Amino acid sequence: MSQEAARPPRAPAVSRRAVLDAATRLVEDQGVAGLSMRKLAAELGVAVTSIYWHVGNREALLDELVQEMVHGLDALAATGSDPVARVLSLATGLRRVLRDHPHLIGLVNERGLTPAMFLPSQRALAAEVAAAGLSGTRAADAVRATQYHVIGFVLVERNTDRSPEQRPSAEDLWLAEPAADPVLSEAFATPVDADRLFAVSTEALVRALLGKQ
Amino acid sequence: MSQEAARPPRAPAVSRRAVLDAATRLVEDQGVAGLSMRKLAAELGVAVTSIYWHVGNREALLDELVQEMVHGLDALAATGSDPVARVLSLATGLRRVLRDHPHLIGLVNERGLTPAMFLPSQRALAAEVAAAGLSGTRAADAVRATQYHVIGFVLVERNTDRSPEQRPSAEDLWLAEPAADPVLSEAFATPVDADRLFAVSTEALVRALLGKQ
DNA sequence: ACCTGAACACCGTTCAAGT
DNA sequence: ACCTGAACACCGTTCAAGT
Repeated sequence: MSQEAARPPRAPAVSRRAVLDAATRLVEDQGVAGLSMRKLAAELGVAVTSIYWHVGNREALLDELVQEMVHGLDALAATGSDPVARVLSLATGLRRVLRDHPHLIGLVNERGLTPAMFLPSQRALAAEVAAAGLSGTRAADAVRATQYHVIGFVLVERNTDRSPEQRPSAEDLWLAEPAADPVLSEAFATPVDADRLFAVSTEALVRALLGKQ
Repeated sequence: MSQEAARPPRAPAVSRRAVLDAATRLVEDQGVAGLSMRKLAAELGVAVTSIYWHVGNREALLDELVQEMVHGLDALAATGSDPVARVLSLATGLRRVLRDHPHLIGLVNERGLTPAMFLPSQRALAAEVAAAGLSGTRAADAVRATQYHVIGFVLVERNTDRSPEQRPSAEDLWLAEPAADPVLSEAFATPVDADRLFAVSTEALVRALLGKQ
């Protein structure tokens, strides 16, 4: 009663925005497993439970991070004159985007946002495939096959990157027991050049799907 | 002193084998994240610390599990008469093996065992590619491209499977905003038939890599 | 509206002590 | 040789209480 004057609202210790930014930094530095509510609180100089007031819980926080990352992705634009070159430019662009956000693929898939995330590139690919003269199921297959190929390639690549040392490397194994063709053994004893392999395999796939040469 | 007679060794409460078997069951049922040392101990009716005596720690336990799984994989054998068919049979077999052991890919990659795991299929593929007339870098590229394609496809597939619901499905998104070609929109509004997509894309890729038609 | 500490139910791991 | 409980340093989350 009486002197219940409107207290001036004290400046909040943290904001939802600050939590999201700190979380993004943690994920980029230490991966998703490195994001803990307690580390987050310590980083922000606040009690753990404050985080919960702003973002609900860890799962909701990750949901929000993924949404922001997906919306922050640059749109892909095809370049080149013929359909094969244009589809390849989209594939290369998609690979670059995925590689630039290494935590994203896993997070997106766990959250069931894959269709939403890949719809823009799907539309762009669909336009090029249609321009190449395909339609209906044939066109949808070509688009999806290209997407699966690119996304899958990056997943394999990423796993290979993150692997610690590769105890017996493929090189060692081929040198220990060579194939009949020594040239082939030597080729396998050379480490994978991911950029070249991506270019070779994607071009082969896309040409075949579009029925060019 | 004195009566220090050789105590008859009491039957151990658990064995290394029993720990490994229980751990395998836990991983198959609940995934890698579901494998906890305490659950394991509870399941075996023993103190947590006994587990440590037998297998060292969680990481070493997972190492051992992966080794066993990799060695337990069936060897792939090519079937069919022409090179394309034989390579495709290997690709299909590899996909089947990977799908049958859904936890394996991730575990293997984290442990740096990818080369060792995929060497057998790499050798089998190399033999077929050589029979098709390729050699050197060209042959190695064809083999690796096929492996990346298959492994990547399974990773994408697996992620799609594990996803909860896919909030706005690709079907919804295409129906909400159709493409210029209504037949194409309808094709995209149909859920992916993974078996067919794998067959179509892998055949296109392999034919192109082998230079057949 | 926003922050706090206490508490609960989980983790992996180490260690000294038992038999 | 094998098992034990106590202890430590971590988790995510809930809740009642403060201002």
